[in-house]
Amino acid sequence: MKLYNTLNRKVEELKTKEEGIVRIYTCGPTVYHYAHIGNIRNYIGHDILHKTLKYLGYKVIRAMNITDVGHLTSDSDSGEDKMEIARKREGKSAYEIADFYTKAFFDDFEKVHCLKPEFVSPATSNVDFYIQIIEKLLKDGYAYKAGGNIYFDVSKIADYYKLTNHIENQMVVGARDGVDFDDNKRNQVDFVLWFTTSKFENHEMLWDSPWGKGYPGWHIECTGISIKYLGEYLDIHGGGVDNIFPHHTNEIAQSEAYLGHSWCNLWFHNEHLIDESGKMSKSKGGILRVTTLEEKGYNPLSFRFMALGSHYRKQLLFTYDALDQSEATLNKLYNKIALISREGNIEKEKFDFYNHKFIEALTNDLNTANALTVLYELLKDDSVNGNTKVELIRHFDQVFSLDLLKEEKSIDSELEKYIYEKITLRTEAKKNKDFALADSIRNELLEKGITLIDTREGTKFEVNK
RNA sequence: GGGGCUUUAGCCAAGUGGUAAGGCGUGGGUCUGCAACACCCUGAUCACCGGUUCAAAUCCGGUAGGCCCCUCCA
Repeated sequence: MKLYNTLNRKVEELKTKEEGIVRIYTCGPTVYHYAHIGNIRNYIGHDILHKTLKYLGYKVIRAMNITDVGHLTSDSDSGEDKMEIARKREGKSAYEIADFYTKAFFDDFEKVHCLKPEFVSPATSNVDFYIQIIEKLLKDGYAYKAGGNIYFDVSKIADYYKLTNHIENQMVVGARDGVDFDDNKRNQVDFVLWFTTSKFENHEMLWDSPWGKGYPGWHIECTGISIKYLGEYLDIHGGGVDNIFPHHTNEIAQSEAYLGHSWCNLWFHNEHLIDESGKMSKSKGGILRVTTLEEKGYNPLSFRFMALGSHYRKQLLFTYDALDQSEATLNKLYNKIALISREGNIEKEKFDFYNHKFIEALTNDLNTANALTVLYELLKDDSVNGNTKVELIRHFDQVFSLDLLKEEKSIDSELEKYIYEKITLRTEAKKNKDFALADSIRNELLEKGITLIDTREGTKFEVNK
């Protein structure tokens, strides 16, 4: 399995700490609002990674956080907390908000057939452990207390910028609006591990700590959850490219300082989905969800298909034109697959040949576009019998997860019998040139969600979603 | 100001030194009671300029455009 590693900017062979087991950490959603389709694209990328590794026979153990503690817009005393903003906006408690959007997230997540990681943990459920980590960092001199907060001292880490190649003295403090100079910091690149006594009125989420009532900084949760569920060594850690700095950079610093050894070998980053105005973002408003697409009449899997047609490390421009095209292509694919006649014994050599090509595409840094091309080649290949094709498609779909064999969804035998009776009646009507009757039968079935397809070998049917 | 990614036909997109996969769409055709489906045919000297090489979309340098990051973000 070859994957691009942000640490050295090369595609390299995946090496796992433990033979046959891959431990993956996925940076999860922030649940102060809905996840947009750009967020979801990122999770589709992780899902393909997860399923490809499983397909190759690895045991995959994956963990993901749910960020239900609001991140501040700034490390200094100004700035607002996202969770608090949502609270005010919606008049609910912070916990209710987190709960609501967590459910909405997984709703969308599952609509595009993403597999839930083995461990999903809300940031707020591990605060004791973060405190434990921070205490050790303080004790070992990696952290300091100032102005009521606990900061991580970046100068203690020799290769702090190894993930980004940033040059410290060329960096701009407050490059972004709402980020201010914080004079509690020894160095402006230091980051907060723990905030004490809320700066905001009625801050709801507070925990006791040795430094007073407060709440964790936003980098510590991933370190804590990862170590808690996946242990001291991580094989792959991933997220969106925007997390490379500062989030992942800070995670490496605090994790390795805490553990006393190197932590994660491979950093996996997904590029953004963009629209005509640039990166999709929650703060811009007008959040486009998978559910929104569904309400507009799209199959959510068309969005997944669109993501698979591109590469996870390439920006993808979202337009409704592109989505329409994806949906049309996917429907064509469904049709072609539905028309495969179930004949012959599985031909092992052919199976292995195509399976090998499929694996070759995916193990080459998850080249899903080429993996799809293998599927097209297979469909066109007349030398492969129907059952072999179907068996291969069933295998491919373990990774694609596009419901490629949706007609195999069991329909009860009574319904099947009924459909065949209707087809026989219609064939008879067509023979007698009673096309009005034939059409009415076709429409009757269509209303029940059954589409008839006339082929040279006779009439077949398909159960619509 | 600094760091990084990116630019292939109308659209999506593969390609990592040997002479441009695949898909969608378009146009034409086969099939068909009709429709849909399916099937066949149909398109680019790879942003631009220069260099290295017998050979470059692929390597090097430069120019231009797009995007991300520099403590909210997938």
